[in-house]
Amino acid sequence: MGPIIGMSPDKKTEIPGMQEERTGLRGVCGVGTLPEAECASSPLATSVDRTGGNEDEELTNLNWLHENLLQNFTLGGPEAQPSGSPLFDIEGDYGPNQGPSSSSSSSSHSRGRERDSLKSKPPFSFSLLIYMAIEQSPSKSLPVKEIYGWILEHFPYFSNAPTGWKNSVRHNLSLNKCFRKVERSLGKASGKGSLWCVDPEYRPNLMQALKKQHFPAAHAFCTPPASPPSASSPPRHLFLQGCSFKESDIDAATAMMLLNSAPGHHVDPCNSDSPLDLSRPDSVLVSSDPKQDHNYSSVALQRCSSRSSSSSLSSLDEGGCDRRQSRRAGSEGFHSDEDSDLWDERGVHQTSRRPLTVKWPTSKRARREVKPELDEELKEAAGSLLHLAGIRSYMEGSKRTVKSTKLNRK
DNA sequence: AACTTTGTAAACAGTT
DNA sequence: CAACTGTTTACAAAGT
Repeated sequence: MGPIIGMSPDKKTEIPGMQEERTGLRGVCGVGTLPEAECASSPLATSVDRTGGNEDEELTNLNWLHENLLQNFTLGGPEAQPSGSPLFDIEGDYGPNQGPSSSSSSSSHSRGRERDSLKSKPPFSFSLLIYMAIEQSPSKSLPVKEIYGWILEHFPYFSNAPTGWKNSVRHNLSLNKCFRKVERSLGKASGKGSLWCVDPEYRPNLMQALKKQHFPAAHAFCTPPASPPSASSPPRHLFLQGCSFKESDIDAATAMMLLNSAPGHHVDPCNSDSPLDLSRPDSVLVSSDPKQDHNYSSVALQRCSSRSSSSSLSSLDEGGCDRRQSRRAGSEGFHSDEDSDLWDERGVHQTSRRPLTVKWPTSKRARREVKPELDEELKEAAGSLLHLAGIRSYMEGSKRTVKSTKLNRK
């Protein structure tokens, strides 16, 4: 995220009453008949204390991850356990009533940092914020207003920011090919605007972007889980490269975010009939080509994105979205070398209102070369989440691999 | 240095 | 009519 200039607290903060029940694993992604988005955000107990503190010094600090996003994830959900579940079991950091790092540092200092972090700008691009918001919604689709709400709820920084960020959100939604507009269901009294969802084809890339934007900061002090989850003692919290997830909060989106982060694994939450199809190791892989660090897209952007010709069409534009043609190619569109492959392998354009079902690119070649350590960590984390989601079979092999890897490390 | 990505601002049209 | 939504253009900053 670039610098935010002129972000003086001023305007109203329109936080709509958007409380939502996190409804677990299934997302409804029927295109064109999307239900009214149940709500973007969970009633998180994000206590916002916006007094004092440095603004941006911890943008990439782990504190931010802990105290803003991750804690929100952890605390989120109506079934969030009030006690007895330390936030960072694995790391042994702190419990919910103790405040961060009570064991190692003074609580006042931690509180101060928390205040700071709450005021800090999230180290996520708007694309990722939107992505997270949408992914955390039960229906995997949200109207912009609820995207606002989710962001506000999880990133209190924006509650004091002028409304320009909303413009940025809309701008991103509109221009970013990762996001697709779907009509609200006709029968329902519709509010303004449409629902927005994540294009499944771009999800892996978004997840990688999230991972890359999210984990590096956490990587400094994170460690892989001490041991793979077992049926006898499943971890109540997962610590994935600095991320703590409470068991009760893990939903399909989260699991799939992580699962998809694992190389070779892609699960599309929108395929509600088979939300976790783990039998497709040949699914979308995300390139780790350094050149693609900022390129989220996976499909058909390459061909359309000559920056000079801002009106060139992407396949999405042509087939899937009611996007206007003249996107600013190269800016919000995300590019990938895989695009042409996927396109060629499919050989067809997605027709209008491409259903949000799994489309398994029949990739023949490995699209990703991953550092073995990261690979194993991701697999392990994904396995943990899936284990908690009641899905275990697939990751057994991964767990074995992890075990052997750890033994080797020792 | 050129290019890309991202954020921001603004204008505008359409919708509610 | 105001507010909201969605699109587009333009520009700047930072990163690659």
